Amino acid sequence: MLERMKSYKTYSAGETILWRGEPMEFVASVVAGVASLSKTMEDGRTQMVGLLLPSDFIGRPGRTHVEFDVVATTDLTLCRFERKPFEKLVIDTPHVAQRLMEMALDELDAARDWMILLGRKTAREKIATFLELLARRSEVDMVKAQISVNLPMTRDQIANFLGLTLETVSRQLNAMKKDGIIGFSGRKELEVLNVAALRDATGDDADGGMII
Amino acid sequence: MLERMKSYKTYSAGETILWRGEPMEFVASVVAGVASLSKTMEDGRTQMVGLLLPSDFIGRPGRTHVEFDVVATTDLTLCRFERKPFEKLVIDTPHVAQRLMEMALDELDAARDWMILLGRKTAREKIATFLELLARRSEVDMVKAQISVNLPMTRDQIANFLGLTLETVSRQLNAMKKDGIIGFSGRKELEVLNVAALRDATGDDADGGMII
DNA sequence: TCGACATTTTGATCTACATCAATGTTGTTG
DNA sequence: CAACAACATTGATGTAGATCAAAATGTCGA
Repeated sequence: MLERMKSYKTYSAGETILWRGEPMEFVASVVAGVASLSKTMEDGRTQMVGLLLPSDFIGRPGRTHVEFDVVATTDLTLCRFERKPFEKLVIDTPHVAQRLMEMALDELDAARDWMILLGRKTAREKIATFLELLARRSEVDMVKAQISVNLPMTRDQIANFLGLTLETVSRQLNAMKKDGIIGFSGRKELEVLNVAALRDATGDDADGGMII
Repeated sequence: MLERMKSYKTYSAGETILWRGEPMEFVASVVAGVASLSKTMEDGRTQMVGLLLPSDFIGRPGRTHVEFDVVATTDLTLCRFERKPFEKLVIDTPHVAQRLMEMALDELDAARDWMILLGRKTAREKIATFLELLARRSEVDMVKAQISVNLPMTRDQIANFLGLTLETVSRQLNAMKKDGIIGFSGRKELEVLNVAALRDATGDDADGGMII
C-alpha cells in the first residue's frame, strides 16, 4: 500500500532539500549520495550536526516542521513518502514504530559521541576520527591491505562538520600524509596506509568506542 | 500495576549511578536534584553530553547496556523501575511508546543544538547559553524583575559541560558580572540583571532558536 | 573555633588553531 | 583549449582560550 506514494527524486550537489522552519511534507531515505544536517548562526558560522549516508532516514514522526537545514552534499537520490500516510503506517504497525525508535536512539548516541569530538578533541584527533568513520563504510582492497576512502565533501564542508576551519583541515590532512598514515590518489580520494596509526590518532580507546 | 515495582533511591553529590558498559537493570526518572551523562577519554578529558533535571528520564527501551556514565551532580533522588517489566509496559501501551519516541527526538534536537555550541560558539557565548538554559527553568522574582539562577554544579563541571576549562568559566562569569549582566549572591547563586543582554550574548537568533 | 581541604579567583605565559593573504590546482564552459 | 571559477595548499601573523602557578575564599568536621 505504501508503494503507491513512493517516489524518487534527485538533487544536485549543494542543493538545499529542506530549510529549517519549513513544514515537513515528506519523509525519505537516502538511496545514493550524501546529505547533511546543519545549522547556521546569524553571522554565518555553520555547524553540521549529522551526515546522512545511503540507507539513512530523513524525517521524524510527530514533527511537522524541519529543525535543521538538510543539504545535498553530493549529487543525491532520495526515496520519498508523503508524511501523512507514513505516519498512519507508523501508528498502525508497532514494529515500524519500534524500528524508528531504535534509529532515533542510535542517532542520539552518535550525536553524543560527536559532542566529545567537538568539545574535547584536537584538530588531528578530529580528522582521524572523521577518516575512520568513512573508512568503516568503505571498500577494502584485500590484495594491498589498504582501505580506499572517498571524501564525499570539500575541505570547507569537512571543517563545518568537525568544528574547524578549512585551512586547518587541509594542513592536518597533509600532515597525516607526511606521516605515512594516509596517501592521496586524488583530492577527494585517499588510502589508509596505516590503520593502526589512524585508530591511535583518533584519541578513542582501543575498542573503537564500542561497548563490548 | 507498575506501581508495585516502583522504588525511590537517593544518591549523594558526586556518586556515579551507572558506569558506561554496565548492564542496565532499571530505568528511572529524576525526582529531585541534577544528574549528568558524560564520557571520559583515556587521558582524563571529560565531556558532559547531557544534563538531567527533575522530570527527565534515564534509560532507553531496547538497550541492555549503559552507553555513558551517569553521575549525580547534586544530591539526587531517582524514582526507579525494573527494566524488564517497564519494557513490557512499553510494548503493551502504544501511547507510552509514543511518548518515549517524543522524548528521544527532543533529546536528539537538544544534542544537536549543543553540537553548535561546542563546535562554533565562543567562551562567552557558551556561558551565556548555559545561564539562559538554567534561567528558563528558574524562578522569576516579579517584584525586582529579576531571575534567580542556582548553578547546580562546580566551575569544573560547568567547564566539562561547555567544552572549556574551569579557569575560563570563572573568568567569563566574572566578566559578565562586571558588565552588569549578572550579579552573584553566593558562589552558586546568581541573578540575571539584564535578560536582553544575556540573550544577546548567546549568539542565538532573537527567537531563542525555536521554530515559530 | 580552628585548621585542612576543596573550590574559586586571579595573574603570567604559552600554544593550537584562526585569520589574513597569496599562490597553486583542478575542473568546467563557451 | 583557453580562461574562468571553484577548490586546495601554503605561509605569515594574531589571538582566544589553555596551561601553569599562586593566592584567596569558602566549607566542614573535630
